[in-house]
This record gives sequence, C-alpha cells and structure tokens, in this order.
Amino acid sequence: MRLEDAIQQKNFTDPFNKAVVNLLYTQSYIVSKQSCLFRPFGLSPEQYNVLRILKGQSGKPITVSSIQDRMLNKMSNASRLVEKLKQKGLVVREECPTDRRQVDILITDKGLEVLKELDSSVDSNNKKLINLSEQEVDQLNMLLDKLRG
Amino acid sequence: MRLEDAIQQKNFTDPFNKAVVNLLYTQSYIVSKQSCLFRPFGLSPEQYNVLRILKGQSGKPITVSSIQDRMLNKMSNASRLVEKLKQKGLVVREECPTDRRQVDILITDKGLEVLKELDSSVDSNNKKLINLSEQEVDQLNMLLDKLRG
DNA sequence: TAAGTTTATATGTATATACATTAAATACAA
DNA sequence: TTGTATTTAATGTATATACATATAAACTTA
Repeated sequence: MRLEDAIQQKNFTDPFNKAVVNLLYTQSYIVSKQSCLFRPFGLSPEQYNVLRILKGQSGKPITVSSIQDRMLNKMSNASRLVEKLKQKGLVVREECPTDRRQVDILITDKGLEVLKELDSSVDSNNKKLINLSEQEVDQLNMLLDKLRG
Repeated sequence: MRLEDAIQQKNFTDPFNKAVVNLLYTQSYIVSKQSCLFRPFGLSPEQYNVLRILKGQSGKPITVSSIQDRMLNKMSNASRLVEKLKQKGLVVREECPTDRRQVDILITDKGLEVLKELDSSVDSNNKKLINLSEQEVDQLNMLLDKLRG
C-alpha cells in the first residue's frame, strides 16, 4: 500500500522526505506486528534484541556499554533493560575482573530457552511481514545499508 | 555501512530477518538525527508529525481519531499528544457540532509559524540523512510501499 | 422509545525512552 | 604520587508509549 494512501497525505516535498516518513511508518508497522509474539514472554522488542545479542556472544560475557552500542535503539537505557531481564532470570550480572567499573552480562539457560521458543516464530513472522521477493529484499537491505552513509 | 558492522552481528538467518532488523535500526538512526531539530521547539517527532497533519488540512478541522489513524506510530496516544500541543498554544480544540463525542482539532497561527521555521531545515536535513541517489530513493520508497502488503 | 451496542475521547497505570546527573573506578599528566 | 580528567554504570526525572478501562454520546433494534 502506498504511503500516501496509508497516512492519507497527498504528496511529499521530495522523495527523500517521503523516504524518511516511509521508514518511520514501516518501523511502526513492524513493531506492532511483532509485539504479539513477545507479549506472552513479557518481553519488549528491545529486550528480545538484547537477548539475541547475548546469545550471539555464545558464552562470552559482554559489558553493559557494549550492549548499548549494539542495541537497535541507541537512546534506550541498557542498564535498566538488563535489570529487567535479570529480574526475569534471563541474564546474570558479574563484576568484570579486569575493570571493576564494568559489569559483565551473560544469558542464562532460561534466557536461551526463551529464545529457543521465540526464534522460529519470530523468523517465520518476519518472513510474512516482508512482502517482497528474495531479490527485492536483498535490494532493500543494500539500500538501507547505503542510505545511512 | 553494513548493518552487520553497525551492530556487530556476523550474520542473519535470512535476508528477511536482516531486513526487519535493518528497518528498526534505520528508524533509530533517523529519529536520533532528527531530534536535535525539534528540541529547540520542545516538540517530539510525533508531535511534529501531528502538526504536519493539521497543516495538511489547510484549515479544515480534523477529529482526534482521524489524527490517530494518520499518525506514524499507531500505538501512541493522539488525545494526550493533542493536549500537549494545546498547552503549547499550537492547536485548539473545538467541540464537533454534528457529533458531540468528537473533538475537532485545528492548528493555530503559532503552530503554523513553528512549522514554517522547522520545515525547511527538516527537509534539507532529511535529504542529508538519506545518502542515496534520486533513482535509489525512488526504488526504496517503492520497496517500502510494497513490503507492507 | 428503552435497552443494549458501538463509537469517540479521556484517563489510569505500568513500563519505556530521553536526557541529565551522580558515583565509583581507572587513566593520565604534572 | 597527587590531582584532574575520563570512563562505566546506575539513578533521577520528565515525558512518551502501550494497553486497559471509563465515560459520554450516538446508533441499533426490538
């Protein structure tokens, strides 16, 4: 569906402006379609993302600031987010032995289990969300990677 | 910059999954680059968007629920957002004459002035944000419009 | 027209985000 | 080594978001 129809705006000053609005609108589309998957586990999209980051570490600890760097939403608060995950027993915090300022974060077995339950449904859901051919989605990824400079 | 490098993730299960993460990440990139423009006016991105919707009405009133339909973030709260804009003197609320449940919203002269000051810098900023050629940005818009189905 | 249903908006509440500040540990330079 | 600056994480605070519920008006239909 054309963005112009979706938000009932007749035209944009130029295609760059349309692209900005289009990206904001499409993100909202994705988040709203994803939230129902996370809900049963009491996770927000960004909490799920942090669990994925930790899983990607395959056992290696990672500091709070490294998590922050790799989060999708740069403005959100890794420290408090990790605290929420800890309260749910999905991660543990350990004092970093080489630098006592830092805090090492590790995913727990329970955290890995939650991901195991979620990942396949998230993957198939994402495929359904992106109504494009293989070729088109590759093109989209290429354009997104390029546009950020 | 490739998403894989930006968030230090080696690979994705498939290009559709990468596209989802890529869209979330790109939205965050845009919002963080835009926020400094809105800040001096005390506006959030969505508040700015609502002002744009109202300006697009060119004087015609629009109800709260119609604003909600046309907002970029479908989950946000049009009623409270309009209240914030009203407190800043940028919009007025009027009881709808034909249906007393509804509330007509109109942008004020002050609201139009704020937009006048913002629009050109937002437009040029957006152009800078999207590091693509005219042809590429058209392609991106086409793909985004298509992917939502 | 009365009773139940739907719609439009507002409000309550918990959590998340944005941004500033604090506190502690470390790095570094005089 | 001492004082200053920087880094890391946590915390404070205001606002925004997400979602449920409430309230009032309008519609529906028996």
